[in-house]
Amino acid sequence: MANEKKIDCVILGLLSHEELTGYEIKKRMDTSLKYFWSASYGSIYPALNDLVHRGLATKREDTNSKRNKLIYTITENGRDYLKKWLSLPIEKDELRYETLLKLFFGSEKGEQQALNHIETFERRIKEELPYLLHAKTILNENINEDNAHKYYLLTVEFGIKTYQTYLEWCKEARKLLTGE
Amino acid sequence: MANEKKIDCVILGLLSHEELTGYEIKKRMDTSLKYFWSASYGSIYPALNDLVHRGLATKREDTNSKRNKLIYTITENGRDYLKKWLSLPIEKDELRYETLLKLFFGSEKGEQQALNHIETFERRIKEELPYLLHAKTILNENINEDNAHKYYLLTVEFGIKTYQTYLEWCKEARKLLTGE
DNA sequence: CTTACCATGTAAGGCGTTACATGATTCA
DNA sequence: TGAATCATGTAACGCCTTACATGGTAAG
Repeated sequence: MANEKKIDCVILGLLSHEELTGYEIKKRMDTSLKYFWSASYGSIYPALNDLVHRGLATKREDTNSKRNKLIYTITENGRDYLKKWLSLPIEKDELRYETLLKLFFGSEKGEQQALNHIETFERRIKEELPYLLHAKTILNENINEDNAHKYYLLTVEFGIKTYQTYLEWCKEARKLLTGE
Repeated sequence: MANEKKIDCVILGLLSHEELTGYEIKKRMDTSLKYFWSASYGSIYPALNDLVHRGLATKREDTNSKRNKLIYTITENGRDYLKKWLSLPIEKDELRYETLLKLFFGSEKGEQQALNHIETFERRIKEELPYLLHAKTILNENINEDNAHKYYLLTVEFGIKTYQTYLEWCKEARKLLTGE
């Protein structure tokens, strides 16, 4: 019963709120979750079929839509499975910061190269931050409408705080490199 | 020439400062690099042999030691390869925060579960932070001895700042959950 | 003398991405 | 009518971890 695959848990987590198609699941990943998790179609669609085979979700065709939509619904077993996973202690948080890796070895190529990488990093963070701030506003406006909003806000707040810290670090890093 | 494997680049990066054995490389990963990168023996040893076959490193036995050490040295080609990789734009920084994933879906199990996960997260960060602070002290003391220290400091500073922010977030998160 | 650590490696398997393949629908 | 987006999936392949396998040395 152990060894829960993360992709299964993410999908069940999303399905625990609402019925979704594979395509919609991917969209949720690319917007709400992308700050701390990601997945591709190549892992989502096979996982969905697998969940159905294991009785953790059901699949049905959407008869209302003109499109060939396949709508997935979580089952009671699926909900139990999700809850069990949520109760297990967190194993590990994994980071793979290519930016920090290149900076760590930065002395080999020198200051200008490092400054370039910091700038790229800064630009990307500055591009993303507004979306997080917007999400915070929206969630605060509807915080009492849905109990889940409180939990979403937790992760958004995490993103905002860390992103702001990243931006501060960028300034300091530049100082340190150019000789404060 | 493209598609540089990260494991090769990390190893070459470490070898660019000093000759190392596979075992020592693993140790560097588990101390200096573990805050933003990781690798296992199962990827390190095969990668080392591969680097030798490609002429990016050389291997020799350590005759001074009583142990069966195999010492790896970066070649000029290896150094060029590393420099080239360092010059390429950063593709992506990847995070997989199991903690945030479980919090995002936290409403399914409720407040107490979420608080537990936050506490575990906080404890781990508090355990790690002293090592980063210590590293900063050491690096600042010897900042002029080695040009590379400045670059190491950059990444240590990143770690310290983000870890401190994580701890602040933990407080806020608790408030938000227990109803500030 | 035994525990902890040094030291190197392989094999199996898991997990995931990328690229491909296909086609419908909506909107300008 | 053409581009963008909706929508589902597979196949090949890459990369990595886990677990296994083996043995030497240092220190108490």
